[in-house]
Amino acid sequence: MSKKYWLIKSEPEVFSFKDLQKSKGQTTFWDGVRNYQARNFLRDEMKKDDKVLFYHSNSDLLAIMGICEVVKKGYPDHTQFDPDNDHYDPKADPKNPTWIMVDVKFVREFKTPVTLDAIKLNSKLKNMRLIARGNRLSVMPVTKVEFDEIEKMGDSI
DNA sequence: GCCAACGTTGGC
DNA sequence: GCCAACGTTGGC
Repeated sequence: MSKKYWLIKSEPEVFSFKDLQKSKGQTTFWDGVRNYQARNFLRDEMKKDDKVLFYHSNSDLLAIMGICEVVKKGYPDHTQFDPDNDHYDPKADPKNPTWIMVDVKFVREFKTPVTLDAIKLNSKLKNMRLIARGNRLSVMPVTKVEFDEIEKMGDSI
């Protein structure tokens, strides 16, 4: 099974890349995904050791901040069953959970965040789903070529 | 199964 | 705060 590459979005006001770095074991469970397409990626395709780009959305700095990795593959997102949680889903069935999460671990922060503008300007990245029209997926696949290019951009000063 | 209404995402 | 894009819901 070959390794896959991903991009996940987070609003830094809610959970930033720094928050991940400061988390216990630099690891967190990626809860709250409530979109079926994204859920399918989490459930069916994300595997341990897959590499993940961490993108800040809805913020002053729209950029990929660094890299993390999957340390636990998809398992039920417990927040779907918690009425006090913002992501509570009254229709979710504990015997057949609708929503899935993975655990991700901080790997490293880029020297230079790779901004949305820089991505749009790089012709090698023109097919990224991140910049596709109307894209709203919070979890999306990235090709190895795109991942390597982003990494190169992030490591340049 | 269609589609209008509504809610959410996320860049600007 | 605005609004375009898109997903979901629910009446029919």
